Amino acid sequence: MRQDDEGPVAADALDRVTWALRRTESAVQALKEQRLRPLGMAAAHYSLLMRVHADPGLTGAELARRLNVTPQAVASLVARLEDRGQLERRPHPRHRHVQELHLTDAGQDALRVADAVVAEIEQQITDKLGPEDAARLTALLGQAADAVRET
Amino acid sequence: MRQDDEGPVAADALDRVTWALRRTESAVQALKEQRLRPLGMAAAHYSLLMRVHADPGLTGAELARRLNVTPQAVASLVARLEDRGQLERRPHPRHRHVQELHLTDAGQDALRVADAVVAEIEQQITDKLGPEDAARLTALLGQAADAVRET
DNA sequence: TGGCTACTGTCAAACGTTTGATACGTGCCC
DNA sequence: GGGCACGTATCAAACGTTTGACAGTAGCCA
Repeated sequence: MRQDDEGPVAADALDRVTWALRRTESAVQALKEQRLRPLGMAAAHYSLLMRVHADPGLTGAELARRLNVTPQAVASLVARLEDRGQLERRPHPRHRHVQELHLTDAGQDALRVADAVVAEIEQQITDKLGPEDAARLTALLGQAADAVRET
Repeated sequence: MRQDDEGPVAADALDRVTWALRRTESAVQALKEQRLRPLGMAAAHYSLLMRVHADPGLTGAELARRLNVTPQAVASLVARLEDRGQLERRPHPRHRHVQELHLTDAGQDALRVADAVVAEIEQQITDKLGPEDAARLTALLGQAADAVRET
């Protein structure tokens, strides 16, 4: 009988899906940061602006949930983006002290420029994999995310 | 002629591979943190221990490069793990003030317990996708990482 | 041998995020 | 209508990381 039955610290742990996921995401994020920095925009800013662009009128708390960060982190980013004139906080029609988030025209412009950079990275991956494998990768990632959330 | 020719902020930006990658990685990391916390170990600690387990004798700087973090972050984690008696810093045979990193027996045990949790999450994903799709996902992630690094 | 270069490790400070706690406004149920 | 629960927003403090700068050591070449 082997004595590692309880778990030999899996020698193939570095071949796992979760490990590959971590490495790839890390590489993509690093490249994104690197190319976004010259434009004066952090990756977190881009993600937030894109989210607000997709769902205008979001509240800070709701935005925090969708980005998987805390409301305080969102508030910090929003304050900065508002100072730059890229984001706007409007009073909510029903709730008085709730603020709706909307992109300004300047925010739209900044997002368009930043998105070109991200789209280029996306293209880089799509070129390497081909259209069908890229679509398959996206689908598989979606299934993996579902598997994790179904806990 | 449409005026968005320069880029309409891609309405399908949320269907991108990079976006799916971000969401999935975030979900996996969140679950990992959640299940590792009761064991008194952060995800960053697990990653570091697993790396040292795979390549014993690594230096802090080399470890930092492989984990995509700064040497200072590694030094901070190493100090804590050393205090817990899970990690050991031995003098490098050739370079005098260079420290080699090795797991202690206690470190091995802690890693084994933590790895069981991570392996369970891996299994959760593999069960959902099936063996062949899981392998395909890993392969596609590897190709995507290569595409990004080939810049 | 002397000096240059590259790599490693550590210190100090700034930044961003999380954690914890508090106050305000709304909607629901008794 | 009064009271309770939920969601939102904000403040203060602790934590972890990055950025920037510095000292020590080994390898290389003139």
